Amino acid sequence: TPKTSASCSPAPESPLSSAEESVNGLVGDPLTSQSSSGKAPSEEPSGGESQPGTPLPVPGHSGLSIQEMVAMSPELDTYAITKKVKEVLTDNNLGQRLFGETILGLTQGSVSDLLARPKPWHKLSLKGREPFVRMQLWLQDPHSVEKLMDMKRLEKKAYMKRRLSSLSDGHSVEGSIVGPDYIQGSQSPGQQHLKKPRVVLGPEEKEALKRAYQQKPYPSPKTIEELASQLNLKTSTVINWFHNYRSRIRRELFIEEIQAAGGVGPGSDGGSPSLRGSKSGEGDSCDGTESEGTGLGLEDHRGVCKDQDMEDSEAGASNNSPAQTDCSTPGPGSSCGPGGLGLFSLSEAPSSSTPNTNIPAPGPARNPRDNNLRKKKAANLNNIIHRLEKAASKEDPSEWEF
DNA sequence: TGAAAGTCAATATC
DNA sequence: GATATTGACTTTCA
Repeated sequence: TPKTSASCSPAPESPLSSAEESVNGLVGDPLTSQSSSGKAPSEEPSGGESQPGTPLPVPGHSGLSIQEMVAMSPELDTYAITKKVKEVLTDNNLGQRLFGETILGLTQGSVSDLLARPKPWHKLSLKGREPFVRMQLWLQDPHSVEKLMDMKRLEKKAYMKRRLSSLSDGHSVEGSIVGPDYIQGSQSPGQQHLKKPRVVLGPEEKEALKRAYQQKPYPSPKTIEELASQLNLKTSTVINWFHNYRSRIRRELFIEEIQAAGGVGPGSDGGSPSLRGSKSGEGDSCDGTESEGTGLGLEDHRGVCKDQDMEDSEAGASNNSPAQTDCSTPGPGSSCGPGGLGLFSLSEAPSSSTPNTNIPAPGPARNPRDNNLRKKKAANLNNIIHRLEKAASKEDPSEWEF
C-alpha cells in the first residue's frame, strides 16, 4: 500500500523481530478461558513473516501468519486484554510508543486509542482484531516484559549514541531508532516543508459541527457545503469531521455498553477515558428530534440544546438505546460486551449482557459523567432516527437496514 | 459507491 | 517525556 505507513513505518519492523521471538501460542495462558478452540501450541521457531507488507510478524505458530491466527482465534475479551496490557505497561514503566512500535506495529496514538477504547471483539474486523491477538500473545509470553525492557535499554543506548555523534557532527538528531520520529529525522528540511499543516478546528467550529450533527448525523452534500462555507472550512474537512465524529461516538458507546453491562471496564479504573473530564463538547449533544429540514442550527447556539431536552429524549430512549441497535448485528458470538465467549476468564467479566439496562436511572445524584453518557446516548438516537427515516423511505422492507 | 473501520501523525495536555 | 486527542487518509465492507 502506498499509504503513508508504508513509507513511515518500516522502522517498527526491525526491533520487533527480536521482541517477539518467543511469543507463545494462543493456548496455555492462565487467562485463557476458551483455549480449546485455539490452535495447538505447535512450537515452531519463527517463520511468521507472511507478507512483506505486514508490519509485525508473529513467529512461531505453525507457520501461521498473523492474519491466519486472527482468523482462527476464538473470541477474545478485548477489554480484559487492554486492561491487562495497560497494567503491565504501567507496572513496568513501559511506554505506549515502544510497545506499539515493537509489539503491535502501531504508533503511539493508535495504541493509546486502542487501550483506552477497545471495541468488543464481535465488532472488530479481521484487521481490527489483529492488535488484540498480538497483545494477547504478548501477554502470554513469560518473557514479554524483559524483552521490552531490553528493547527500551537498547533504544536508549542507541539514542545516546546518536545524540553524542550528532553533537560531534554539529547537528541534532532527534527521535528514536524506530518510529515516525526517525522517519522525520531522516527527511531533509525541504521535504518537511511539503507537509500539509494540520487543521485545528476552533471550539466554535466544533460546536457548530456538533450542533449540525445533532440535527443530521448524515448531512447531505448541500448541508456539508453550507456548513463548510459558514465555518470557512474546506468541505473535505467537514466530511472528515462527520466521519470521525460518527465513528468516535460509536466507539464511546461500545465502552459504555461494556461498563453498563457488567460494571467492569474503564469505569472500574476511573471511568471511560474518553469521557474523562467531559472534554469540550463531549456532553453537548442535544436532542435532534427536529431533524427535518436542513437547518444547521448555526444561528441559534443555545436555543436547541437544553439539558432538559436531553433528559426527555433519553427517558424515552432507553428501549431504543444504541446498545440495542449495536447488538442487533453481532457477529457469531452475538454477545454484547465481553461476556461469556472471551478467551479471558477474568472474574470481573460480566455475566449479563443486557445492554439496554445501561441507562442510569434518572435522579438528582447524577454525576457529570452520567450526564455525558446520557447525552451521548441521546445523540445516538439521532443516528437511529436517521436510519429509521432511511428505512422508511424504502418501500421494500427487505431493503431496510438496521 | 458510500460508510465504516483502522491507522497515522501533528498537536494538546498532563 | 508520556499519553490523549483528533484531522486526514487508506482500506475494507456491504
